[in-house]
Amino acid sequence: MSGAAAAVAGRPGRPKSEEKHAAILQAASRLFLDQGLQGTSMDQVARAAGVSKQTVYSHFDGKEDLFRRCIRCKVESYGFDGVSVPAGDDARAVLLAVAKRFMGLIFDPEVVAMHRVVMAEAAAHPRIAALFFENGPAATQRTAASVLTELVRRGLLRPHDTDAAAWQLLNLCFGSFHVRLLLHLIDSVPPAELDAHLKSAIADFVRLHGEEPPADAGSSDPRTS
Amino acid sequence: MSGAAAAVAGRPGRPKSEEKHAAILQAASRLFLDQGLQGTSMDQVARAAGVSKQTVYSHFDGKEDLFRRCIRCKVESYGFDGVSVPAGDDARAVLLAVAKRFMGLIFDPEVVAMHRVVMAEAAAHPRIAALFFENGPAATQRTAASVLTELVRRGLLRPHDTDAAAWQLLNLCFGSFHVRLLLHLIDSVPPAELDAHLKSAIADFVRLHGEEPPADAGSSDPRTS
DNA sequence: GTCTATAGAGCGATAGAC
DNA sequence: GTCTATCGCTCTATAGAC
Repeated sequence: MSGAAAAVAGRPGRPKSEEKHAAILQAASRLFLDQGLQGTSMDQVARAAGVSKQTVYSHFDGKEDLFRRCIRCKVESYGFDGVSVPAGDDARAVLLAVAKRFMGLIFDPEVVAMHRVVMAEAAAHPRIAALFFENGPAATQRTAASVLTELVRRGLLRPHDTDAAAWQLLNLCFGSFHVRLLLHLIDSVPPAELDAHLKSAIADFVRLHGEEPPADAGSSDPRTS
Repeated sequence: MSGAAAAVAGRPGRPKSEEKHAAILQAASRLFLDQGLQGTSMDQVARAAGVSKQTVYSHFDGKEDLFRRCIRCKVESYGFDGVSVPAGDDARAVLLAVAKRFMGLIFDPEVVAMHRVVMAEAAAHPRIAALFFENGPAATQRTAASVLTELVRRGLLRPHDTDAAAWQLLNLCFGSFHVRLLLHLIDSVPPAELDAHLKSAIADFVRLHGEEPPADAGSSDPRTS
């Protein structure tokens, strides 16, 4: 405990505070995501982190600095970038697996809360909004586009515009879930409901951009897979 | 409601408050939409409306009441409900006209700002969030669904689930514009860009739900533009 | 380095003069 | 009904004891 086990080597500055630094960051992140920037006071942060207010100010330059570092930390912790593309020659199966992973991230309560908070502070903190967009929605879109490119390589898809198709894929997967989550009308998406919707959305997407003409006779009950 | 209704001309006495009521509502709406609920003070509202703070409190029960009435007033002023369905037997043309009207509303800076503010306060004011959803996104979806129903009646479309297709249509029209507007990364959508995107989105939608069988499309590629 | 105590400013809401 | 002046309260940020 007293030892600076987590201290960075060659950093003689403060060998004692690393764990309090993390505690403050974690407590502040939760409070900011729950109550917003203006709805959270530094007293609350200090109390929730189990330290005094002055300790908070010794670790961070102020409320905005703390907020910015919280968002940056959270954004970088999520795995929006990079997703393993499953093998196989079934475009629907591959896209469904990828879509489930994407929506699992985007519909995660913490990510939804961050979306909400960043939007609320976007006018006052445009750099944070840009940071969130680049590492969040834009990173998701880039990853989706890379998945589509891989499926093109396998000869399973033929989209005219890969980037546009990636946005379209994500939007098709949103349904009415995202807006209702953002407005706090629902707290989570029922897995069965999400599953059914994603199957339908993926089927539509493949019908639009698939290489092969739809061979299935029964047009649409996707629960048969 | 004491003397508000008596503000009609021809009534002597003291019917002086109706225009100040409106001035407060208008000034507060603008401030709330620009800065959020917590970012706006009652002093700012009073100063912007050209009245004293006590006058604000004599017209409204408090800050939250003022906020609620601002949102309600704005929400009801927008024409999310009801849209005239153009005549004709071209599903693309009808849907494009309708989509332009929808996106013109949803992408309007004031509506985007309201979206942002309501999301930010959704946790603390769930009734406001529900009100906004019902008169905003849900009303838009219902109207879209009624348009689709009309097109089904004309034999131009055959969606399996009209409600789901309505959400899908709106999501297809969003592209990446909505999230970028909400995050303040762009202030408006270039009309030419929006036009091109909507044409593509509508074409895709009709390809998914159009009456014409996609199996016969082998001879004539439906991808025209 | 961390705590308690406090300064200085701004907030929502109210009281009393006219 | 409207204005000026003010009350408590909470906020961010800081100063001094250990």
